[in-house]
Amino acid sequence: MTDTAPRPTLEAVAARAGVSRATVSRVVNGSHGVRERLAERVRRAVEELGYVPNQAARSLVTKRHDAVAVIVAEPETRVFADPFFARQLRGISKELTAHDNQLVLLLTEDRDDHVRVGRYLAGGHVDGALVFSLHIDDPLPQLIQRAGLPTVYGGRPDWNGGQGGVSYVDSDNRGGARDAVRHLLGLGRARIAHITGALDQTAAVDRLDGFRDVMAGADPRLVAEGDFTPAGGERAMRRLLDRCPDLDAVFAANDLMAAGALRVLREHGRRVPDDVAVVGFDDMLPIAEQTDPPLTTVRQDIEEMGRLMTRLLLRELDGTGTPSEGGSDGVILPTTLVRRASA
Amino acid sequence: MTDTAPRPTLEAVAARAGVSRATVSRVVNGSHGVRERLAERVRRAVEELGYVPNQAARSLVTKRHDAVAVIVAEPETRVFADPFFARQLRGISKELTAHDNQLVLLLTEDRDDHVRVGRYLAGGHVDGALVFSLHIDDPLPQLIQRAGLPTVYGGRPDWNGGQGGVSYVDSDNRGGARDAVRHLLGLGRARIAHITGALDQTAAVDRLDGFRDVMAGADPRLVAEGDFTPAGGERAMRRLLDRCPDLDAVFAANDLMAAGALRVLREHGRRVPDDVAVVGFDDMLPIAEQTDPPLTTVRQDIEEMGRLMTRLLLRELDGTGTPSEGGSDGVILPTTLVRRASA
DNA sequence: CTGAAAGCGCTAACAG
DNA sequence: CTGTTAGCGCTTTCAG
Repeated sequence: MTDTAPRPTLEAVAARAGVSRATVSRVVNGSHGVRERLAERVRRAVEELGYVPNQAARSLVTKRHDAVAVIVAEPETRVFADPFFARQLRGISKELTAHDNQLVLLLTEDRDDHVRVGRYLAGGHVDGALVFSLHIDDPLPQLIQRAGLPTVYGGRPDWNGGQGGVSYVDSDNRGGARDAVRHLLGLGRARIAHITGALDQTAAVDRLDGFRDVMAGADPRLVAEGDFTPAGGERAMRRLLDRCPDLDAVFAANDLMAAGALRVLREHGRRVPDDVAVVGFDDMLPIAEQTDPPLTTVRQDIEEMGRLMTRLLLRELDGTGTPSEGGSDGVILPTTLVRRASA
Repeated sequence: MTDTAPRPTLEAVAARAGVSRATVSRVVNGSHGVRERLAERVRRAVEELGYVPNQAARSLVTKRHDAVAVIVAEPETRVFADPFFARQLRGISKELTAHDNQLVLLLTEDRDDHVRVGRYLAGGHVDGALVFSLHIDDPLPQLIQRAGLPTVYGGRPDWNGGQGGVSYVDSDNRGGARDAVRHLLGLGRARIAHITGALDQTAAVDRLDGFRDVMAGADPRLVAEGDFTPAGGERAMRRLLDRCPDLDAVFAANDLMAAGALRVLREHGRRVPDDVAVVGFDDMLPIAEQTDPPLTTVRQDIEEMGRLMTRLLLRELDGTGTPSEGGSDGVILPTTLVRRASA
């Protein structure tokens, strides 16, 4: 066992610098009002001893932990099939690091996990939480709200959180969808189909709404329900081809499904984009650039989403932000259409 | 601000149950030797008050944190382009959760981050560390070793850690590479090329060694250095085609590069697998299944790798394991060849 | 501006 | 088996 050499304490530093613990504490915490001479002496002692504050002791009195929980609720493997997750984490991590906060990762798969997570949050180990991939009717938000922990959601939740509303950050799914469909329209396509995502997620619903905004009154058979997986995309595409052989474009609610659609289209001898133009959503790089042809798709700035969520939460923790003073607490990030060969 | 109702303390529970704090502590920590009658009373009080132990206070005295740092050293975006990372995390998370430990995630991108991480580890916030994606000459291991923290590496490090060696978990990169090449040989291919990974990572070196084990004395021009990225794969494939137009198979050190190679091959009018058979490595699902044709590749059980690392570390923390008693502390996980259409 | 003193909530001897 | 008693290392009034 690697013996942890007993780390120096405040006491030790104080002794070495010839001052009191209080003074060392002040210097270490960057508090003003310590004569420069002394401060300097303390800093040197800290340096020489390699002193690092004991976070547990500090938390015990300050009740702050400088740690934030990141909760990813993903029963399915979707998160694990795409780099999304990693991107968001990276954004969060950067921002957290910049503010000297730690990232405690909580991955949940089933209801049991929810209970565990609820307990953890109630246990006051972290100052706040960042939550992702919620599905409609997920019990987690309730648990969190009960724990009374400041929280920011990634993706618009399906409930408004009552009183002050919930804070969240989301991409402009609806607007992005509109752009995608309009692009198809601009290409002269008329029979535009849509493969939806899993409709128990608001992102899927919003994208569908965007599609409808532009295609109001379109043939309802042009909409097929998918589930965000490639297989689901294939199935939906088959159904679509079956019902409307004359379709000339399809907008899939994500790239994974668009890739599946591409395969089915090829299988049926339809050329892309000549016969059928295809647009995806997400701009999931390893997929979108790798398909044949490469995918035209709607890009969202995932990393920025993570950063923004974090900034919002941190501000709330500082007491600086408006945690929930009337009005919506949602922030919507813009999307951009990325043109490649498929449409 | 959500007011955190002052959480009940041990003291409160003790009062309510009419016992001493020590007794409550014993019950809460599952220690034996408390008469069932009392224990029951304590449990009820805990329940009624919704008591949750204050981890900070506990850590302060036990010097345990029940938290493990997971460090991902990834200056490049590679990790973020594939689901690898998520898979490992999931394995780790599951195992950690099962043992009531928390996962503190530390993402690093540059040298500055290393310093920060070093300080964090030295700060004694976590009981151990799990480290990934090390590149040769990374300064991190030194910092960690200096912090004297029990650590398990993901992927064979390039140095042996001195005395007792380092504990690590890795896939059988060399064996997997051998299998891939033998498979190609079995297909009757003779001019087999290899696109290596970034040779500053042991995985790339080991895969190259595996290739050489089987193709000893092969034309050295059949080996082209890549870097694990699709673009690198394309470049390497072009070079290969240029130098050895007669090649009839290629083994790429990962699927991303294999996908790149596939594109170049198609571009040059070579049919896969008829003219050139292609094998990848990793079985990175969204890629391997999506390419045209789908990729034959070497699969590694990423999630299990994560679990195993965690188990190893936890055992070491329990004092149960042999942290470093002579001999190698590496565990190698088997790989399996997954046959698809490309070879 | 600096020091002394009082805990934060919990565990771990040590008595009883 | 159970209670008493010390602290763990740090921040924070409160005097000086």
